[in-house]
Amino acid sequence: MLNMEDKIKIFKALGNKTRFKIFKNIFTGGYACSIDDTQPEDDIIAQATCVTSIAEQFNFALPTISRHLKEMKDAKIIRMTKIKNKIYIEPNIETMKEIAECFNTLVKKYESGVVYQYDNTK
Amino acid sequence: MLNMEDKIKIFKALGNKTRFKIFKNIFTGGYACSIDDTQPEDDIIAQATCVTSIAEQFNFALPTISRHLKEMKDAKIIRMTKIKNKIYIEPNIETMKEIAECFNTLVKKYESGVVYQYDNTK
DNA sequence: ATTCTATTTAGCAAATTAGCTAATTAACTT
DNA sequence: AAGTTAATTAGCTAATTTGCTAAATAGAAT
Repeated sequence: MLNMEDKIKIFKALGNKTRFKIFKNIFTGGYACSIDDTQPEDDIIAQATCVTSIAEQFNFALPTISRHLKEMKDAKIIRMTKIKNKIYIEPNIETMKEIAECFNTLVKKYESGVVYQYDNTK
Repeated sequence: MLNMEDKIKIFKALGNKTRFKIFKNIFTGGYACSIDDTQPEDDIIAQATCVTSIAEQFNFALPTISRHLKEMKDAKIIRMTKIKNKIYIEPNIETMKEIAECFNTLVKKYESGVVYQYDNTK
């Protein structure tokens, strides 16, 4: 369960253009990066990419992207798994589910008419 | 429809403790603030509050809260309506619906198995 | 017309963030 | 064990953010 601090961290992580683009790319899958380049059909992690291949998509130095990824990992919106000497990056779907649930609950509350909204068109 | 810049603005607005708390209070309804104090049953806007009453909940100066609210309004997560000389603040549910939809789509995409997730437990 | 209430704007200081390069660490390959 | 590849850490600067107080504006009430 995400507490307030967790949620703030998530929104902060997504509230920056560079990180949002990284997030978008990781989640919409702009990459293909296998564990074993000689056998790409084996053990491929769709979406999951290494730091370098993500950095290549941006006009920023590698350490800059590395720091952004660390922040996203700390916010639990991505997971980073070291395999051999590469780090594979993938979406953290559990967190996304929780965030989705938060907004759904919020909307549902208003849909159910619990709260009256002011009509500022009149 | 929210474009990328819109979404980043929304997440930035929510990625700060003070603003998140304001948001939380506005959305979960910690206030009751009528247009006409002598007739609270008439024209009451549930949830909607004025800047001062929100500021009272925080240990920050009024202009600080005012600036935070402006940022939240610019991000379209709240609406501010001037009535007489007070400004009433209320959640912007349309935006919340759109954000909820974004996360739902994201989650659905993964639920439907379009993307394989790496099992880092093995 | 003056005063009061509600809010914003301006201008400032401190803290944080986001970028960089250079150096370091970790792990594989030869 | 030396070299190569992948990524992080350290230390720096510039830009942005977040707070403040004082002053200004807008509207209502006296």
